[in-house]
Amino acid sequence: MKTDEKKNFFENVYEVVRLIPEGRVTSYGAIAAYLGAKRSARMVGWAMISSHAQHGIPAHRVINRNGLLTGKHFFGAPDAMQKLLEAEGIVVADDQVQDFDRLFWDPAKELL
DNA sequence: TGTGTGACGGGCG
DNA sequence: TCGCCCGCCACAC
Repeated sequence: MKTDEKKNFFENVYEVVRLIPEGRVTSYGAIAAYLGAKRSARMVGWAMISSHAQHGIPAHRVINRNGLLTGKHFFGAPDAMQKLLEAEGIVVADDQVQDFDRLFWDPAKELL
């Protein structure tokens, strides 16, 4: 990708998230693992917060490995994230993505 | 400069 | 099977 990928961990996260197909979702750990820092899944979530100000970053497609919309609160509205997902055909119930394993998009495999 | 926290994940009891 | 603890890195106080 970039020659300075190690220097910009967050920017790397943005790039991967940006590549997530519409109607698909992934987990923080999957992105972190793809970046070679599976232990630092938290940092991915942190990058998401920063990406909040960025446009073109479908942060709503990035959720935890439970398939739970843990960061919905950061979208301004409690149902904004869910609405965005439903708009892409993703079924969400009780802040939880249905068929998460089926909609799961692994960058390490799909983006390989 | 040091301590604590955080949109997580995996391991252990 | 459920619950608790540790790790990892960046940022705020």
